[in-house]
Amino acid sequence: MFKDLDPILHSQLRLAVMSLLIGVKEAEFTFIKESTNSTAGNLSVQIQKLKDVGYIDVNKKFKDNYPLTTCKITKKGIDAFELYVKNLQEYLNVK
Amino acid sequence: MFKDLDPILHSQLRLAVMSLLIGVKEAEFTFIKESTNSTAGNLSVQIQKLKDVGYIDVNKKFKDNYPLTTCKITKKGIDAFELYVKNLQEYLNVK
DNA sequence: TTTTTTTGGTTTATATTATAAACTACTTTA
DNA sequence: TAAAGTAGTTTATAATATAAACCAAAAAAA
Repeated sequence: MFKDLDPILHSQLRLAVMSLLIGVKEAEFTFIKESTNSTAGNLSVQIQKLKDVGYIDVNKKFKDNYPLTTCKITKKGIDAFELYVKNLQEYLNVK
Repeated sequence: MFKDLDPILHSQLRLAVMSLLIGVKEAEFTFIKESTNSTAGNLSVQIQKLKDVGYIDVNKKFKDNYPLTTCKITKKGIDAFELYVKNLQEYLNVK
């Protein structure tokens, strides 16, 4: 009845990051940080985890002398997110 | 933008328990255990937590010589569940 | 009738996860 | 050139989840 929920996605911050990224082509670290109201440390860790499992691609470069980290959701990430949402629905339907 | 998710409800097993209870008048420990595919130990702990915050009422009695634990969602629990679902929607809407 | 198994759980030790604090490295401004 | 700001990462700790071990009583088996 209750399907297992992907533990990588069942985390408030990582889910928010994925939710953001699914709507845009890519997003900068600072933008994600502000949008999700997270600390840089926490976000750094969670972005690393999403990258490790291949749900996002992370690009690091320099812009105007400053480091700039941008994130982009992958096909695998989109699929995982959609499955997570589908499975979660079972838990939410108030009968 | 992203509202905080109630950490008591943002846990797979506790959410499953609440999801079950919201649809019925009350449910027995064993039934919940089987429905959620959880171990007794884990379920015992999570039920205690839901009780501690007042989301469910727990009744312990004896039936046919055996201990029988039944759980029932409270008004507070229903409200919390509904708010959780509402807040979670923001994270799930694929734009 | 005494041992073994089953029922219905709880407690506790450990593994996992989340988070904040401390740190790194470099840039800009005063 | 010292202080403050930007853009992060690393690491130590707190919180959480989970499984394993345990408990008490009843029932079944030997």
